[in-house]
Amino acid sequence: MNNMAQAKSTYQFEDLLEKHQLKKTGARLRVLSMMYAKNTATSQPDLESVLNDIDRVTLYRILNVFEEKGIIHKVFDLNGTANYAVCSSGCQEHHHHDEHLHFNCTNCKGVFCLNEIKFPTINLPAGFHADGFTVYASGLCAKCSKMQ
Amino acid sequence: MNNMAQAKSTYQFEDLLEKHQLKKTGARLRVLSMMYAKNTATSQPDLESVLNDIDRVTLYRILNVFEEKGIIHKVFDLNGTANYAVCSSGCQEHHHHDEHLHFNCTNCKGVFCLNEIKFPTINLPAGFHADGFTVYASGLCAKCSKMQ
DNA sequence: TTGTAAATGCAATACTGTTGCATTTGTATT
DNA sequence: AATACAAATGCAACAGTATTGCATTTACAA
Repeated sequence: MNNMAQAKSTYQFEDLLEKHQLKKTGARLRVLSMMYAKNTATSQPDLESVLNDIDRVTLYRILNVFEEKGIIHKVFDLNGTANYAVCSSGCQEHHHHDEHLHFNCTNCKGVFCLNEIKFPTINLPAGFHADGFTVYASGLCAKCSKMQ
Repeated sequence: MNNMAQAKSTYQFEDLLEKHQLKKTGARLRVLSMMYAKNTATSQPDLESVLNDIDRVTLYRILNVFEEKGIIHKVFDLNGTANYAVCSSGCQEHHHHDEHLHFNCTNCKGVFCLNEIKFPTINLPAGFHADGFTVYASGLCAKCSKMQ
């Protein structure tokens, strides 16, 4: 959950791209370093404003290919805005293990991926077959709770 | 969960609007009858294509006011598309009890609100305070499971 | 160093959602 | 039933989000 646990050097980002047969371009390295530096998911608007010299279309394509490769996952917040977060090590190509809890802070709008939370299996009505669960919680994050 | 349980006549829709101090207009009655006729949430594009003679802006405003009044609730599917569903009787104005399970069928794209599913309380990390939970499951619905 | 496929940037387009304003409509009141 | 007024609708315009095609540039393997 903390930044240090995910901190990576440029070399490690390059390795990551190589591992997924992706060319090491400046734009991709910057997207990776921005997302790894945070412990929350990054919204599409945030990505765009910080990486504003990267073409918007390029950004979409980078995010899409990262998602396909299982490097990041997309999560919609409670307003339907796309947010992107680095996948935990359990994620694999085309099959994300994003069955963790997504916490939406109603104050700072942060989206936290709480990987450590395990939630129990949920029984579905007859006939329904689930291949994945995602739990969204909304409320105040640790930081915003203190300030209230 | 079945249609009959929610089936209503035009008179009942009129009562519903009156109860919430909303004028009984043709557009509103048609939106209500469309949503009550289904056992899945209705996507924004579906609403628009079926009710194509109602202005798009009017539709947004109707959906917004219905949501504010607690008549319907909005749920984003796993693609970030807005879907609308009739609230269960537990919903109240400005305070939805939409803590039920939303099931996304990956085949028919249907969004099912499984009100009868109760999921256990989930413990959050220290400092986080949740005021609401939503659980999304994706997979095959009962109908699509049979066809595979 | 060079050739080539991949990646990027740009233009154009479609979809989603919002705001302001003029017109129409529902309904409470006389 | 007629009227008066607020609410609801339709239209135009606009902003944000996402996709596609194509020309150019870049990464990297030979």
